[in-house]
Amino acid sequence: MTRTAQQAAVKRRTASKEERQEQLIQATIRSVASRGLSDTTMATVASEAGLSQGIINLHFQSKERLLVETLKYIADEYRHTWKKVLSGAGKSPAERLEALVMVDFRLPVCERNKLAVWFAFWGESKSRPTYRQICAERDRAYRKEMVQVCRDLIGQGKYTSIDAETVAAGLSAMTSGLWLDMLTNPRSMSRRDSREICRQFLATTFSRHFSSLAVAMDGGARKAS
Amino acid sequence: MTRTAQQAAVKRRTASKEERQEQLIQATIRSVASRGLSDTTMATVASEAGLSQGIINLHFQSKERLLVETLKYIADEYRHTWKKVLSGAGKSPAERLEALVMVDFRLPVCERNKLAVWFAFWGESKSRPTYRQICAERDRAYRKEMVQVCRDLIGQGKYTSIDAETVAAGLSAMTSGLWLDMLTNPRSMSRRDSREICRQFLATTFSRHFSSLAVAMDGGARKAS
DNA sequence: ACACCAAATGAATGATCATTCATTCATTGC
DNA sequence: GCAATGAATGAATGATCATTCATTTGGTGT
Repeated sequence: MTRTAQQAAVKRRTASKEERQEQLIQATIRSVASRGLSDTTMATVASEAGLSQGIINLHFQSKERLLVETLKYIADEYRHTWKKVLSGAGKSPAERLEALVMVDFRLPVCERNKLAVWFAFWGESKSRPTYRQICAERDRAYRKEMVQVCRDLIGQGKYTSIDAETVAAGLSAMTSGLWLDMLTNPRSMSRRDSREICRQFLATTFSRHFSSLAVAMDGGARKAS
Repeated sequence: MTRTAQQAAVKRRTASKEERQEQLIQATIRSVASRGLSDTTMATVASEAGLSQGIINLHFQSKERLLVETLKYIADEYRHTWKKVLSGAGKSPAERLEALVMVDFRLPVCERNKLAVWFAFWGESKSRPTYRQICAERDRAYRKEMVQVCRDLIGQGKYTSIDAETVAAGLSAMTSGLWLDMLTNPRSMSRRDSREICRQFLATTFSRHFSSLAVAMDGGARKAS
């Protein structure tokens, strides 16, 4: 529940404004994940946070602002995670590309609750320019980095008949799609499976940089754990 | 709007029960696409259909049933489309695989309104077993077919170090991810682009069956049309 | 023409929800 | 200790919404 860790500091009025806002955002993530966006109310969020009815309007003025801040929160978390991972990765394009892709399957980025929140907002994004913009911004930055790394790798490995834009688009589409599988069918798609599927893509596309000897998946239908 | 086509037959009380139900489902798709699931009300759907308030309860008993029937409707459309395409496709595994993949980027399956509806339901699926089950069923059948076709192709082409389950999982994840791009950023991802990205995947994975000479994408940033 | 009936209507109802705000409460500076 | 401050509460309010049902409407069979 993650709550115990905060509980002490958060107890009553000792929490700073920012701590309280983060507490409410975490409660929103839990509520959206467990009830869906359309059954998430001010009451469910407040109760999830262990606070009172009026608290959200006090800190966020409106429900809509709370939701937008929640989306920004997970978008920022995503951005910070891949930037940090990338800065800690090696110098070779291959290492950097693999690190960048694997970010999508690490905690806390791909906790199932977070996936549920992403999809909840994507599901409303066609009719909500604000949501769409935040999502688009996240993608733009990530994609730009990935295209650059792919370009380096293609140059280094002299891969012909491969275009960096196309590979990056395909790869990042694949990771989003694997998120969907993990969300809707967690029994048949794990983070480990997802990583393996992406590695296979890398091995096939950049055969001189990635070995396909990686731990083979256990083939047939996986049993429910 | 699609409405003009039906308008004549649908005018007042001449429509059969099934026609009226389909009319309401179409109205639901439009409402969910243009307002999102959380702003779709009985009133918006009825008004979109040009009918009165009470009409939905008359035909579907409840809002929840209307939504479930709407999801089943697009899931059925999807299933029927790929089955029909597959039955019209050639006999070679390569032809069949390409046909199967390209289904995802054909109308009416990938109209933007339909994509919005899929994502709206996926967004709620973690908290709604009914939705999740309908979606899982759709995937299961499609994936099973794709795995079989991949298996045939791998056998025929003697591709080593490729596993049918892995390729199928990656490929179908990629198509879902491209749907997301088309939904959230239609300016930078078209159906044509998507097809090209998938063909590139096929060409790289099954190099002895798919040529990568296909129309190259025009590289850099595409302008908004 | 007439009567009958199912389809459709839309006003009424009650439930749910976001938001407000007067009050309570804990902390901080003196 | 004692205000003063502002964070937090929760009951009250008004708006929105799904659902109901008495009434109307139009098509069908006679």
